[in-house]
Amino acid sequence: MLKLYNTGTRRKDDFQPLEEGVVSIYSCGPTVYDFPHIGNLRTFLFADILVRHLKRRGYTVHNVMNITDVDDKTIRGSQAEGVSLGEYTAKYADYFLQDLETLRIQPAWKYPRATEHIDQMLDVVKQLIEKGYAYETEGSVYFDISAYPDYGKLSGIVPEEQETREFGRLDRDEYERDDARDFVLWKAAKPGEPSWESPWGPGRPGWHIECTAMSIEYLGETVDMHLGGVDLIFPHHENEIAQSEAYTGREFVRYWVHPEHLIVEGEKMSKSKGNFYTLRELLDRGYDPVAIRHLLMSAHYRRQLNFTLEGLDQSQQALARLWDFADRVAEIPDDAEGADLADEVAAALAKFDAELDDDLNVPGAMAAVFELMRDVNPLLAEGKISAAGRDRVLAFLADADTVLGIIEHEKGSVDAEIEALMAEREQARADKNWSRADEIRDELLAQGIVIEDTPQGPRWRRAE
RNA sequence: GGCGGCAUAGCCAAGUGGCUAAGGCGGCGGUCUGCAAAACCGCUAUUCGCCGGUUCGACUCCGGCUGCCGCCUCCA
Repeated sequence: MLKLYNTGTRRKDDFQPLEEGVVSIYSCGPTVYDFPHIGNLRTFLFADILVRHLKRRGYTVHNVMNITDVDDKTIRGSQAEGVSLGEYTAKYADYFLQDLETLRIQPAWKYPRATEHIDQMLDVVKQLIEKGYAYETEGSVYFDISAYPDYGKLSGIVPEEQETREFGRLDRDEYERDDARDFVLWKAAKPGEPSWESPWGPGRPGWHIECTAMSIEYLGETVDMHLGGVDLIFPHHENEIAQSEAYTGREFVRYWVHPEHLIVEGEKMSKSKGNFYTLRELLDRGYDPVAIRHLLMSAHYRRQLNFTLEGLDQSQQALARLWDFADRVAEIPDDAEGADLADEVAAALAKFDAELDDDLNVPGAMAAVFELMRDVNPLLAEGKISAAGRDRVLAFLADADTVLGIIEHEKGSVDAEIEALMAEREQARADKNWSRADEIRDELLAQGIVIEDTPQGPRWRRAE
């Protein structure tokens, strides 16, 4: 049984889907106006882990992630580049999906775009007006917070008009609202902006309405889980609840799940501080995408994660050891005799499952894998593991990796020339011709191949 | 000003009202090796920001303090 921290109840709740065996998940996706940064990617990676865990538990998962392709930033960006909004957002949506693939994030069930669901949004807005929850002013439509008494139930934030005015953070002059706290459902077009026809004249959707419309369109009026970074709790998710529940009269989301942000070198990531990383930049610096995945999942999702370059090196090292372990286990021959490792693997599996079921404790689950490695290693070093034990360990690693996605790796192969050099070196060693053996080793190293002599013969691996 | 979170070894990071405070990286020592490398083994927090309180017992609960961070601006 999965226990999941629910922002809606502020505690860990047992998870039970509405429909037996099927889990519906809506994740707030990116606004496609730039390359995703690693902070964005952490959130999306968490969604991936959650979905993978549910699938491994036997659920059918319908996970939808929206792509916001119309807002101030996308409009500004497309105008700056002198291309159409559609052309501009298509490009960044592609970059986004590529980055997900690079990080081994499994594709969502659907990636709906806001601009492809204008009609559904207009329907919601129209009905909200009919039901008395929204009003039109000068071509824009606003949600009337005073008509929805539950406003603030998710975040605990109910803005006082007095306060917001004092802080001057709500721009009252930009649009005419009855109350500064009311939020926009439909924005009247400004000159030169992309717009769609509506009963209130040309305009474009407000930010929050797309999630309501698309969540209901693909997942129904009530969804099991709704994900998004903590910054979205207020106002985005609060507004989604208000407009959705006012529209349907039903509970919108059963479990609200909010991954924390990451910080970089102990500080908030920002372009001015120069600690703003994208996946591409890190790859250009030579880091392995799997190491980045590992680092991004190395802290519990509800804790801020401190992303550092040193941490990336640490992840790279940890993975190298894990991969080497998996390779050495796989090399155990079929006729090997010894331990079958049934108890060790069972213990690891039990811990792995328990940790993930406890609010997706990925660091704990990874520890289970490393603990098994420590149990198995001494036997492995002495060649005391049976073929059955080998298969059991490999099966566990493969099973664990359906959630973690960090163990599978390319072993690669070497060409005939290198094979020949290795054979020649073995002969030299047999002849105790150490200088020739070392010469060959240096030669191979120059080609990026590290030779390791083991009791079972020489092994090779690629140098970092 | 309002709401919320976090402070655990050199670094990253789990965790619990009392049984040895996970795991990773790094470091040190050792085994193996022709020498290496890798691997393996051992050691590496008598202590969990500080001060009080509750309790038979707190790192774990409560209060205060200090520090850091987030939201209250269409930021994941």
